[in-house]
Amino acid sequence: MRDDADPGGDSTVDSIVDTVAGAAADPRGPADRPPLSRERIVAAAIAFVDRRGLTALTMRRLGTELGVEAMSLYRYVAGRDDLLEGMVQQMVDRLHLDPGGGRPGSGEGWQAYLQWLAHGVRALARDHPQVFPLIATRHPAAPWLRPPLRSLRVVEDFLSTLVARGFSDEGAVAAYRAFSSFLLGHLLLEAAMVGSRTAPAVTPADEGRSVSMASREVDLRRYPMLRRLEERLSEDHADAEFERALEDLLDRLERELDG
Amino acid sequence: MRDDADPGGDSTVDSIVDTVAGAAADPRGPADRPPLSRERIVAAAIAFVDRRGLTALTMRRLGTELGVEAMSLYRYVAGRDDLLEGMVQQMVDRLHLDPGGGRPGSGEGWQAYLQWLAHGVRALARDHPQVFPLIATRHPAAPWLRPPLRSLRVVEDFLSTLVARGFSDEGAVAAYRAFSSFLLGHLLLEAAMVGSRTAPAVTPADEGRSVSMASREVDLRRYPMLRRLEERLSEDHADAEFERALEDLLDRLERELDG
DNA sequence: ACCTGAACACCGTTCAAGT
DNA sequence: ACCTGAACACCGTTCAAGT
Repeated sequence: MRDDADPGGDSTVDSIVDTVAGAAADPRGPADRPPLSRERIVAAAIAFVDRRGLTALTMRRLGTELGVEAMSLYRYVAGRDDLLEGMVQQMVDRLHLDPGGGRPGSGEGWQAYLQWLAHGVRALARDHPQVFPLIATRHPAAPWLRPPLRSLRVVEDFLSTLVARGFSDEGAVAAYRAFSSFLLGHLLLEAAMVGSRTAPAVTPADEGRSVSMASREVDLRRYPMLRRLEERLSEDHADAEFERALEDLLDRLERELDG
Repeated sequence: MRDDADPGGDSTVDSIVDTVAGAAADPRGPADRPPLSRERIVAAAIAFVDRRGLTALTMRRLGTELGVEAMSLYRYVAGRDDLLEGMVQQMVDRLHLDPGGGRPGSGEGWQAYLQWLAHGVRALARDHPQVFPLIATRHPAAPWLRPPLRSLRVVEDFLSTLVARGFSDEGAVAAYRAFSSFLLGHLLLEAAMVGSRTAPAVTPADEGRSVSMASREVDLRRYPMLRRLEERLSEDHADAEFERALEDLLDRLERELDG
């Protein structure tokens, strides 16, 4: 359970070197260490979790990552919880930051809009599989605002786009719920699959069954159907499955809109 | 962010009383403190999380809850991580523990079986909304075994039941994926809704906009559609929505089976 | 204005020692 | 056999103090 292959607590040494030799001794120059800011701290936290996982994220480790003592972070974030919240917000904010990224105009239908939005959120989940569960799991600020669209701006956009395209108020809300629950389920599973890179190889060997409690190896002997379908179950058709399930959802919404 | 309204660290006092006055001084008698066991520890952890939330679960607190020092727990669980895994397993194991609970026999179709299973998992999520995210989020032991059916036995049962009812191998695997992603998305949203009991009341008041960074109050002034749909969005039709979405899924699976 | 040292109250975990 | 005391290396967070 040790997740710390860190090259020792030499932040103190770094500080001494900086003090003695001056900033010019840093081969990367001062441009590499712009002044602290909430945005920079949150971005560093996201990058850190991408590399080392959520449980490894610590105020102290993030501090040394930024070349600063952990205490300095408290000028910009109210605490670890606020930091996590900031990460969720910055992730979700990236959704609309590229309106040139193919965002359908008002000439196209709501289906094109939902396709665009779904793929945008999926890109977030795939780029940051270790961060995504945070989006899905933390309580929303507004109790009625369900994940994974944790941004008021995005939800506002979602609802007004659908209403402008012919949905009733009721239909838009129903569509929002169906859409977000669909996305949440799918992307959480995808992220979990990626997260299991450290998985132990399945050993169909026969070293006796003296395993009492440790050794979480998978023993398929008692599960014939799993053994039979193992290969099929491990196939990864995430892309195709996502497209198909998304189309099914859009079809269903369309039927409800017409009917 | 203080979640500790605990009545002080008086476990030491308890120990002294026990030692001085003997076990008979405990008004509840010794039957209240059966010997430690992995099962009992895990059950206590689930109950603890139900009451105080996942972040409050600590080896030390769980120890004092059981009238024991934290170090004693390490005889039965390999560490905090193993404890969490145990909680997931014990939760999932409760699914099949009541076969008299209406489990459809082989006379009934696969639809009845999936209905039964879906409602069983949903009951787990509703009874333990604070624990459920654990089931959904932790990596599965087998990389290809997706949540939320974190039990090999349950997945084996799922697949063999569907194959026995006419599904092809391929169809059963596809149904398993669609079903688990549906359940995961829906139940995680439901659990998150319940988890936001501490939500701040929406204050549509007008105290000036001098809020700079703190004060996570929801300000709907910039989001007209959210304001318009707020009431509708906060309506809770979880039961009806679940039934409807489940039926949609079953219909879809049926179409794929026939087609 | 921005960062840090030192301190506090907690953690998970190990292990020799008690009974 | 089962539990504990004491210790270790970490946490998050506060605050007076440095520059």
